[in-house]
Amino acid sequence: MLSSAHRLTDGASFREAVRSGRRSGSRTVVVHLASGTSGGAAGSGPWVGFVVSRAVGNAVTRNRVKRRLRHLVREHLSSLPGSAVLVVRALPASADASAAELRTDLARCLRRALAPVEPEVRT
RNA sequence: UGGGCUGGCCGGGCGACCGCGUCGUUCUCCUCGGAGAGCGCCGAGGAAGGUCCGGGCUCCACAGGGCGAGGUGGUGGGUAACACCCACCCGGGGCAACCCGCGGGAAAGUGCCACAGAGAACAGACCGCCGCUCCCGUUCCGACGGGAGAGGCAAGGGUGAAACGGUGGUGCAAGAGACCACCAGCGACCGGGGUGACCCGGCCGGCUCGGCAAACCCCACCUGGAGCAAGGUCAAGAAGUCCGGUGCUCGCACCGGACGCGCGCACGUUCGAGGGCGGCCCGCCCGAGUGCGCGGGUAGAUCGCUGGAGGCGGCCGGCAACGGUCGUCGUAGAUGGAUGGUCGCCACGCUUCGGCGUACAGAACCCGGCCUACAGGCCAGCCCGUCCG
Repeated sequence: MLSSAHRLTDGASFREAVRSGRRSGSRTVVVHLASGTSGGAAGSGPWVGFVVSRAVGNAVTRNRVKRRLRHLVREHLSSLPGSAVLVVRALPASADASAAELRTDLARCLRRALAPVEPEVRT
């Protein structure tokens, strides 16, 4: 599990990450990654938050999805910059997804969000 | 052994590794405010759900009277309290165990009763039954049949959820509680039983009365307001402090809000503004400041925060709900909100024999209930049958 030190705990940071962060989506989750320039003291992060709406399911389903994501994000903490603010938004399809599916979707989204910005012109 | 009724209980189990939260403990760092690491204990439900009732707790309020508003509704008990529970009564269903019931009043008043039907609440006459008058026909001169008219009747048919008691008789032109007997029902009285709802028996009366009160209404009883974002404490600040947002040169600027200060306007200090007494009125009390400009926005730390109408067992009282007493147990306290991942074995259900799945569903101050959802399973008691003895 993700320890409480890395949890995103205020609504403002959520809004900032979702609005201004880089976005990458999949069938089950959408990832918003911001550099965290206006956050608190840099270096003690990264901070991670989760958004699981009622569209995903009832309280039991939402809790399960959130706990699985919180566990999976832990593997990626070391690859994130210390000032990063990450918000993982769960889509309705995540309710029926297995833990392995969530794992691959999250890894792919994070890899795309972290990739350096380069023109993807292929011929 | 087949079918049924009722009550209670469980709601996956064991284990390994890596993680998460509270608490405890041992260390380490430290700006002495704290921070981190290791180890150990514990870590969602029978409904945690819907938020429909009732309480505890907290703050505010607490002369009284009238009117209104909301709730409850057979009787007696239980309880902190209830709209809950238990026992009983009444009505209905079932061979029975047992189940069902928004169970006060329709003879205080108002209102409504669709469709069908002639008529639906001061009922009514379609078919029909009955005699009388007139006309026509037949005639074995006793009458009979048909038509028309003015009447009588409500027994039979038909409509309906419901048609103003039922059966038998007397009576009559035909009929009718018009009268009589019995029965049902209503009401008064008397006797008996029960704390009571009510029940049993007797006698008399007039002969007969529809339903809806979850339509208004009437009667009896009950009811202060807000809610843990309740509320307490601490920190900071005397014209600012705190919180939030935006921007960048990253500690400043601008914008917005809460509290406080200040400003303007209005009313007012015993000729009383304004406020309180759940709503309105009367009345009473407080009272020197109050209201508007003012649209909304935001949420520091900590306590409250879990030991309570508590669980389990024995004994006693009680038909029971429950109460009393003794012993014993220690079992979540988060605040963007702690339960996840990878596996092994077993149980159960599907299976294309590879496997897949395991219901309903997540505490948020705490209890007692109600209602709703729920795969599968266990236990006990009772009723009706069948077979054997």
